[in-house]
Amino acid sequence: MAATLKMVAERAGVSIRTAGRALSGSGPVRSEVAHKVLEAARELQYVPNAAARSLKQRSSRIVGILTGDTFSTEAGQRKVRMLGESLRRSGRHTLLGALPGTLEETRSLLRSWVGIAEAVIFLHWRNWNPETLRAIPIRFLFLDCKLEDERFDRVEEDRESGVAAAVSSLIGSGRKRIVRAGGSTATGRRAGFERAIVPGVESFQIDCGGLEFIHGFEAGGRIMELKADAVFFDTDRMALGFYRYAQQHGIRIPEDVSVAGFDNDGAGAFALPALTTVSHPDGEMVEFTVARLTGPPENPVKKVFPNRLISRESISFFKGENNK
Amino acid sequence: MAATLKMVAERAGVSIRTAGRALSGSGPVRSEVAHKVLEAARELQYVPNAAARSLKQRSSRIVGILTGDTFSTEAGQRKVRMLGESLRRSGRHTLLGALPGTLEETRSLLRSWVGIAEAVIFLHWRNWNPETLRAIPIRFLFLDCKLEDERFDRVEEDRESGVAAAVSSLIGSGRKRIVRAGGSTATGRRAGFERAIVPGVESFQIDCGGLEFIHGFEAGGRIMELKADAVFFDTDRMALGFYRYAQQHGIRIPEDVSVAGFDNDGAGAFALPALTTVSHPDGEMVEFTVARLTGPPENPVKKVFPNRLISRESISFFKGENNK
DNA sequence: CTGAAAGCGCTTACAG
DNA sequence: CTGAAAGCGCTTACAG
Repeated sequence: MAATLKMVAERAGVSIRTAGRALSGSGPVRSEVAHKVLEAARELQYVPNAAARSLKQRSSRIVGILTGDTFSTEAGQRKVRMLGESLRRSGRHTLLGALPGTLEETRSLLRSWVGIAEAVIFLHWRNWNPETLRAIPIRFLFLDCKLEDERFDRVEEDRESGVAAAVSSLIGSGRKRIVRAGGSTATGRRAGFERAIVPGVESFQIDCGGLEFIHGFEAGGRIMELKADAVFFDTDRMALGFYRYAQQHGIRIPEDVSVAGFDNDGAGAFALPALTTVSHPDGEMVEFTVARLTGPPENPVKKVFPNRLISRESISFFKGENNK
Repeated sequence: MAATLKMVAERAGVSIRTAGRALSGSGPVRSEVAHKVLEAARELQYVPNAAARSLKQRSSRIVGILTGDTFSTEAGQRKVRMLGESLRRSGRHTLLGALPGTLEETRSLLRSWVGIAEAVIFLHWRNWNPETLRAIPIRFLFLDCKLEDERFDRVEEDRESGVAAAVSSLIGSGRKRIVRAGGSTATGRRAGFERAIVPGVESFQIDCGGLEFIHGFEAGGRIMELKADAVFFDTDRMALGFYRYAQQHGIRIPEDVSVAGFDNDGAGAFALPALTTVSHPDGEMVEFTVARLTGPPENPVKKVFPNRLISRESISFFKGENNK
């Protein structure tokens, strides 16, 4: 049995309140009394019970993270890890939950967190429905959720500009037939791609049905049929899948086709050629989100952070006319 | 203000205990009374407080996961994610903590979890010290920690055999000069490598100073100086780093050098040639660990799961004499 | 089938 | 500087 504050107080011969004060330093205690209490606590190996403290203080210092499908990707896992570390630095614990399939299940999970988590950060929740959150006494923040609801704090990244920068870089290297090979539902990437296209450049967008290696690999044939001389992939995984297709079919990157990806996964930097990509502003987004937690929930803000283009060897700059 | 059980009871005109019974279904209630209570709860948007329940029941259904450095790797993050999902399926919540630098900080974190987490699963904790856990009233389980302490449940994977299988596969393809390129402290991998070596094969082990892409890349020169015709890398990341070195230096894989890695990272399957590797028995280990949680902590067990060799193109089988 | 009481282990006023 | 009381919001006996 774990020792309680009451047991410590009895052993030290003081009231429970005095014992509490001595242990938490939350009030004046004569130093010899404090000493007696600390001694008793040490002997009994006293550890305070966080559930009892949470109940009384109505604050648990626990923040939930609820991730969507993104938790299975390298970029998503990186955000979760950084959030956990940042929360810890701010003296909070992290309760981790993956968004289950249905909204009803999500609601049920959130209800079960009442009294445990004082705030929940949604990460990359795409299945937004305000009804899910109705009347749940928890503060909600949205990280990378593309949410248009003024009642909540929202931290976003400007994927559209990131994509546009990558595509502009492809065009700037002299390419004229550019393909975006994407997953199905990424509207920000679609808009960024379109924004970057300039007169004299032909552009195509194809749906690869997913964001994994295999989808980039399988799209290789369609991309080459379009006689593309440059491709932007929605993810680095897709781009590296295409690398394999290219190597198998004698297509040279970047001589024949320039390639850019998105996510700044670790493998891209060591592929040959090293993959040009777009990195996420993870650090800034995470720090900003955790900082918001400290402030009151009134006057929620929306903050957007820019992506950053990471130029590597998979785009051939300034080569002029190497279209086929 | 969130509604409490007391408020629901008053509104329904019953005692707090009857309201509790009706809402939790934990005892007999006349159906018309139950109906009144449910109605009141709905009107007040009642959500039970988990902290209060935990305090009274002395059980929180929350399990902590404490990860070491492994949480920054793809294979480690996969285990964390699968653990979270498995715990959820068993009706538990997941509290996530990264192992901080010092043992004192770890102990402090664990103390702050008392009353919140009823069990903690250590994942890949290499810095083991029993003193860290002393007198903390939480149940501890160890997943992939190589712990030799009979007082705890331990779930391990047999990396040694996995490495031996990969190295045997390299040898079976006719290779005669085999290098293990490793991080500094992986004794299981060292032993597995040695076990697989047979007469007539020359073997070397080199320390690359780390497990990342860059370490495999930078070790390329030393590996070729040894005139190796096969290399086992401690991680897939290292192996893919070596891929880049090989491509830059006109070394053909597997014709000139066969390669095997470890971890079954996603990128390896789509590298060219596809990387032979060793996969972790994540699913079985996680399910077993979570199942142990259900049983009593007495009679802890140690369970070891085998790795699995995943043979791909980076080993050239049955080619005979292609040593340089 | 229902209710009044006690208690989980703390902390927050309040009174000395 | 110290203590007796009340209470956070539930659930566990126990008594009707």
